[in-house]
Amino acid sequence: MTDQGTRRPTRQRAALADELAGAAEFRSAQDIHASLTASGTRVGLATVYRNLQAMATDGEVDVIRTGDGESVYRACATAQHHHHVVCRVCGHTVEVTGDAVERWADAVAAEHGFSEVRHTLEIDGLCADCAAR
Amino acid sequence: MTDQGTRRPTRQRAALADELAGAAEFRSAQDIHASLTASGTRVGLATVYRNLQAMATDGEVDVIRTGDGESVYRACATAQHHHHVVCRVCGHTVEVTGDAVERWADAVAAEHGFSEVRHTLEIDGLCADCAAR
DNA sequence: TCAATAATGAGAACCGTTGTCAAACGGAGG
DNA sequence: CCTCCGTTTGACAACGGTTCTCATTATTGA
Repeated sequence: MTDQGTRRPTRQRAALADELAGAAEFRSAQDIHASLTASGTRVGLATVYRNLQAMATDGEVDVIRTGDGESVYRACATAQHHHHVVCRVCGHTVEVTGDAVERWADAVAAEHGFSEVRHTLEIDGLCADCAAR
Repeated sequence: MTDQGTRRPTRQRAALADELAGAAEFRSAQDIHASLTASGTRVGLATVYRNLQAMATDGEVDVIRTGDGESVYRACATAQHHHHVVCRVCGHTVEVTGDAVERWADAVAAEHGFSEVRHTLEIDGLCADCAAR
């Protein structure tokens, strides 16, 4: 399993984990900090950023960059490698896996002499609800 | 073909196009501005940003976001939809197309009720030269 | 309980990018 | 060729998300 290193449990980290557990969409650090503060939990913005990063490198949360360069976080359901389909309107997200794609990426890269290949793939569209207006 | 709208040809825009035509890797606006300045071409940074954006929306250049949220630009060889395999060390880039992936993305999204699907896919690794140190 | 050390918080600093607005420029008409 | 008008430019301020600083607070092992 993912190694948390020597991280100490703190009130702030717990609140952050709770907040993430309750949301199904990707949210920005600022957004999370705001709702934490709104719900009466005193936490510093820097702390939110720090913990979010730590959780991300430990694989506890997924991070993706929005079009305008903002990082958004989400507690992922599975620890295994997967991708996301995000609704452009409401943010509703579903996780998908596709071995075929992973293999294709590796193959096409290898074909051009590349090794140690990684990739990022994000899919977005209109979810059924939002498409129905 | 791509519509350039009512854009006027200017010395700055031409220099920018030249600079891009000469580079095979993705470069940041600041980087491009620096080398333009270094080579004696007086151009404002804001102008570089503005033109880069305009060229991007006109499909004249490709833009991707680096891991640290910086936008990097590159004159693309083909106007058609494609993806990139970028070397993490030297930035060497090759363009690849893969109908299978496009179809997979659309299919998996549709499967979950999504419509008007779009996607972003970037692949990175070590090119042959850099792998050989 | 105590000392050692990691985590926190408030605010400053950073840095890429965008906005502002007066001056310079390009082009169509005269 | 000259003028007028809308476009583009450039210097610099402003922005916004993220990171850094460092003194203070909390946690842990002894």
